[in-house]
Amino acid sequence: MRAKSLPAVSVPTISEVAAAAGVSRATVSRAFTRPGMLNGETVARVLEVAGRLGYVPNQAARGLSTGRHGRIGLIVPDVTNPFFPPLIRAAQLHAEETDLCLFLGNSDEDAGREERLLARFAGQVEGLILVSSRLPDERIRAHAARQRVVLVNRDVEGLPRVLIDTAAGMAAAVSHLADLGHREVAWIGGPAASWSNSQRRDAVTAEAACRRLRLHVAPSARRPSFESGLDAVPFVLYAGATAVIAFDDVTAQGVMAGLAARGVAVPGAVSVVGCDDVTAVRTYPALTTVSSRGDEAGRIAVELLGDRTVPDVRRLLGTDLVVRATTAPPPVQPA
Amino acid sequence: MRAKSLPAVSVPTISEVAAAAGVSRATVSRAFTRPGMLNGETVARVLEVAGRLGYVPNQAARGLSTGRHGRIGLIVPDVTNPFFPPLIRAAQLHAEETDLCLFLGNSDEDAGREERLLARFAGQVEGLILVSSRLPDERIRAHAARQRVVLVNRDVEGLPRVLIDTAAGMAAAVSHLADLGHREVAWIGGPAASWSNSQRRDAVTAEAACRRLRLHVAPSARRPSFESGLDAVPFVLYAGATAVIAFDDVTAQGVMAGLAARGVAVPGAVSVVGCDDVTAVRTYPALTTVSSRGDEAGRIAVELLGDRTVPDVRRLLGTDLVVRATTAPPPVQPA
DNA sequence: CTGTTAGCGCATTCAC
DNA sequence: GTGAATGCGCTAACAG
Repeated sequence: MRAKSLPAVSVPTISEVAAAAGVSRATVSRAFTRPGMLNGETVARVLEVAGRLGYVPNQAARGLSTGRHGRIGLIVPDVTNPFFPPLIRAAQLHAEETDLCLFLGNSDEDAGREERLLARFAGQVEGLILVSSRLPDERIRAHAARQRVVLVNRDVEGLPRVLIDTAAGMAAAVSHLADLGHREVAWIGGPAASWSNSQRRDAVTAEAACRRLRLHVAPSARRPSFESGLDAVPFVLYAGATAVIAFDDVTAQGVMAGLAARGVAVPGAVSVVGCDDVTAVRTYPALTTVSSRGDEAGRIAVELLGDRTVPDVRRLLGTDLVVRATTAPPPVQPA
Repeated sequence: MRAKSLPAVSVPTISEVAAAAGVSRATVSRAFTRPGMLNGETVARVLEVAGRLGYVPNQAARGLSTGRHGRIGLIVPDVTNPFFPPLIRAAQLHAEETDLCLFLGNSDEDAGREERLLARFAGQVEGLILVSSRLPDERIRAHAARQRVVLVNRDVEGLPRVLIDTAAGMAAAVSHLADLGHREVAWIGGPAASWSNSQRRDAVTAEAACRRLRLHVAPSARRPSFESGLDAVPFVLYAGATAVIAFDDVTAQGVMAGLAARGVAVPGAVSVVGCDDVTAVRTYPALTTVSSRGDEAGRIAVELLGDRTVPDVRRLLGTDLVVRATTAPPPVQPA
């Protein structure tokens, strides 16, 4: 065969450039990879000819020879969940600075699909970033045994991972509500398989107990969404909670909309707290939330992927409570 | 050299599998690419050995030989703009179905950065999808001359492109407002270099003239954002507009927040219309907007990229007005 | 059905 | 400082 099945456009190879420039292929190669090794004039001439011909080194071929091609993969559960885009953006930007190309995978919150993406990327990438993976620990370990894997928001011992520690922020949120005088607080959780969810739930539960608040735990939804927040509103009202803490901002927005639709004032009658600070400034009233630093996590993950010297790091990113306009004292101050 | 600079993990090659299975390398290759060509038992045995060794075909090498590697690139101005994630998600999902791997690029609304991404992807991909490109036509043409390019929301003659025709929806929005009795309408635009923006602006202008509405055009912002909507509110109020049409939903959200902060009721005092329908259902009141079908555009773009037979298609995706709760008659009905 | 041979485009030893 | 030869891992002709 040889012929590209469907040559989009004739792409010159190193040989053609060499011929046109009157040098050997090795010289062309060096002009690109180690110009210092060549006569300045030669380099200039080769580069000129290459530019004129529109020559671009074939990364695949180069990679075959060097063993590195600079491609990495990033898999997220759902690109359309506003938590991920800032992380993706930061990862892509930093990848570019490091001369890396970034494959994006969307698992759609589905473990099977995540496995398939992993399989597709295998042998295509030098490393993989798994964000909020829905896979069981053993599967993650299995994949990590075959290739460099960095985890985000997933705490598997022995693997490099960057964790956004929302526990502190969530605890602060509970504390903030307690200070405001709330005694009845509702918790609207996220996906059960999520590390973030269990971490947040535990923090909220612990702090609530500590501050002697009554915590009403809403039945957990399969995936965090505006709808799951909306659906939880009857539960909140029925429970008589004067404040609700939601798994994330999107869920919190749903709660706010549901409350507004029923004429329940926020924060007059019910206070609302979100998490992630991705959509919070855009709501009205502006949502009190927990900062989340997804962008930082994305950047660090790419960094970690490149640094093979550290096999097992556990980077914890702290978070803070960002008080805005959806939290206030409850309607009737308890004794 | 040969040795991978930093062997993540020893990856077996086709030769090792062949040796272990007691067959030739070609047989191993066939077991993966054209199993029907081989004896069933042989295939089973090879696959078994391969699986045990953890063999994964090296795509780079395969691509070098076949001339196709199945990598495509997708460049967007800003992943964090909620219009793009659904498009990206659909593109990724469809790419996966077609056995393609998708590189993601984020130009950050910057032409220079977009050029750099293009350069990086060159020679790495079989085709490129440029979404809402910020590049001048001639640059796009130049790139299209070197590799297969599909455009989304950019109308360059001679290139395959899929366009979300929001003009119809925007015109319908103006008409809807006119029917409601509005006479003074404000338009808050988006980025000047954007095809979508000029298209929407023209549609709004034309329909406003047709329905004899006074159109107040706000000074255009560099990029569409919550802030640009927020900032436009004084202009809207000063102009005495009873309705505003924003470039997109995010901008509209900013307008709604700015209005709410000033105690101006929506839609009681001022009606608001957005565009894209990406964040609109999540607002309160739910935003009247123009549907946008970004997901469809993403899927079609990947399709078009694969179908090299059609060099110049112009797929127009229609849009509709989605009336929700932010539009109502103006406070005082004009004569 | 399966093994043999050759070459994809490039980076890299060696020689010169 | 530069050219010739070799092999990266794989697939596709061509035999058998």
